[in-house]
Amino acid sequence: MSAPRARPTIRDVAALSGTSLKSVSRVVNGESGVSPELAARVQSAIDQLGYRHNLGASSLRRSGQRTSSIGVLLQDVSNPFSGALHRSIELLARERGVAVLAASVDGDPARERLLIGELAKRRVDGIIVMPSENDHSYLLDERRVGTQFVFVDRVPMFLDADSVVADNSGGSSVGVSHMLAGGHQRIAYMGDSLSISTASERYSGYVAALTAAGVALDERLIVSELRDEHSSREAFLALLDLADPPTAVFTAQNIITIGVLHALRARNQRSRIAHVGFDDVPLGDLLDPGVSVVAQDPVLIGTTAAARLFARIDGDRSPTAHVVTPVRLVERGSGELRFVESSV
Amino acid sequence: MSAPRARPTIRDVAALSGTSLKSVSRVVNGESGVSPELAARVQSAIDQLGYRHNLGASSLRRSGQRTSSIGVLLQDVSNPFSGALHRSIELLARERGVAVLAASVDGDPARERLLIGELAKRRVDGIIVMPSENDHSYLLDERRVGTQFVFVDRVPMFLDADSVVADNSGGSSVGVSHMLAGGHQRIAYMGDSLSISTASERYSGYVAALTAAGVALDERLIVSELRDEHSSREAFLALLDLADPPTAVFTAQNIITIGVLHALRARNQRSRIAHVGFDDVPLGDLLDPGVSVVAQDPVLIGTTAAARLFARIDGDRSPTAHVVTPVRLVERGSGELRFVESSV
DNA sequence: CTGTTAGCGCATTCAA
DNA sequence: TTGAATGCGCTAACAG
Repeated sequence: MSAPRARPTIRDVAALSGTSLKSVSRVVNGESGVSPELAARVQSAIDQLGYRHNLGASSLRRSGQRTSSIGVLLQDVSNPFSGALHRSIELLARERGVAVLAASVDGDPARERLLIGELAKRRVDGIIVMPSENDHSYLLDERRVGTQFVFVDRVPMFLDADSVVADNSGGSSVGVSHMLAGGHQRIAYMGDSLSISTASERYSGYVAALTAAGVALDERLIVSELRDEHSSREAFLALLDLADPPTAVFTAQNIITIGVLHALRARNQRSRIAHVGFDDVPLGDLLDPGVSVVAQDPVLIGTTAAARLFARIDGDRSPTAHVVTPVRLVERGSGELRFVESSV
Repeated sequence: MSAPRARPTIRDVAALSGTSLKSVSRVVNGESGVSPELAARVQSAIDQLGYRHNLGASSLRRSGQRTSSIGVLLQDVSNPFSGALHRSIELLARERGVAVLAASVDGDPARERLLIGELAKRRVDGIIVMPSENDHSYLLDERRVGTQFVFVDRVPMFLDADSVVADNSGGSSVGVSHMLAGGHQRIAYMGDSLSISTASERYSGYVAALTAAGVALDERLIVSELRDEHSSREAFLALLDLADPPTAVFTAQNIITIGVLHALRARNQRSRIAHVGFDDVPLGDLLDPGVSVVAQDPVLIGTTAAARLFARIDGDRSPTAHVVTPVRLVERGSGELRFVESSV
């Protein structure tokens, strides 16, 4: 195995093609004002040497110092929702030749700050963040210095920045109302920490639907602070053991939905207890009954956020926009199970 | 909204703390040989100015020119297998303060080359690639110049480089033998293009199992070149319409597995036709019957590949290693359906 | 249309 | 322990 040779530089290309640095630079950057013959000579030297434009050096010198890279901070790159979001952001980035630095925050505010720091050290042009932190004023310095931010899934706190979030309260309300219309009164709520804006909005949609229907809240049927599949499964098993268990359940997030599905299945109650989840679950249509959900549109969210970010990077200084994307109720069976006396 | 001020540089920090560039550089890089007092003064200036070390400029000047970033080329960042792989690579990268540039190749060889180019322009230290191209000799130039490569899921072609792939042929053989043991003889094979090394290995595992059991191949039950969920669904529906349809099916990849699940469900044959898939599917345990699979371990694959890559980046020049990771048969019901005369 | 000079932000080399 | 000069690979601003 041969020792790594030095990478050819723009100098080497200039020497081989018998011209100056600047002309090579012009060719590499596709600038006008180079004769076709020279351009061809330069190009052939580039091919011959296997020269690759060094974007790091380029952006260092270039005024404005764009790096043609952005950061994307997700909850977890392996979560389906995060993955779909990532994918749609990548699509727009690709069109612009922008690279995407992706990382998982895992619900940890300290990680979020640390990762923002890593991205700042790499001088990304902008960051799309699905936040965990509840105070984003720490981003003020980065913003002042020209880094653009767009928030997805959750709105920023103590920072005036663009955001793209689904219609959480409206969607939850629709999902819960759907089960109320099926005759259910005892509808459980299973969600994550209410300190997360998204979660609290979903909870308020639940409350609004019950209130509108004149159904009193039962604290025993409301569980929040769920963090994973396991805790959600255990918590719902406990609800099933109540003297007067719920006849329906609304799960406020996909991981929680999966936990509850396992609990229902373990107790063989999937076709007895109505269930609507917020956020789609993979293969939800193949289960029996199918899993009814209030589906977000991660592709729309990602596309909108990316478009917003690139507009900002391009100099758009219009007022902060908070986009709310629509959700839709997907009826697959579990949410359409009607209340029957015997199930009490 | 104030105009973006210039980012503070190491100069500004030096000026504010009343010292030289070099001392600030030492503090920023955690080098020894700075008096505690000076270090403290520098640190306070850094905090006050909101200074961020510029890794781009740093790696330009530094000998060796590491950028502390790697590229990861996946089939599709929103695919669960790719996501899990990405996640485990990120974990090791994080420990080293290395950023991950992720992108989707979508099975397109031209895209693969293009993305490799984008990564090269950004001078990543190494690249983990789940390839689509069938000829990797085009990477020779990049390698000669110091960029390290590790292949995952599929082995490199015409390039001597490390790889980490699952036991494709062995795993398929186990999955198919499992159904043979259940009395099945007419076992269909549904897979993607045989030009993909992974796919052809899985196919040969299928052939080996049938051969070992003395069962003749039936060309009509073998479908390859499947590219997505829809084509796989349609193709299997066609098999079900044969005069003598299969009594069992082996699906060689997760997307194909999902397509076949839809076909089986549409014909209400899920509890009649035995089914084993290669690669796990989300919620496979919640279906009825559960989906039996030969599961890969994406976390092990990702971790192994990342460890290998970082070792190479750190200078390991030991011979090329081709790691084969074990798979395991997960029995959930569909693969355990036995052959019964009446189903013919 | 082409080339020269200067310097982006930083780390290296060497001197104090 | 500290600091001054030099240049990484490239592009802006200017000349020719």
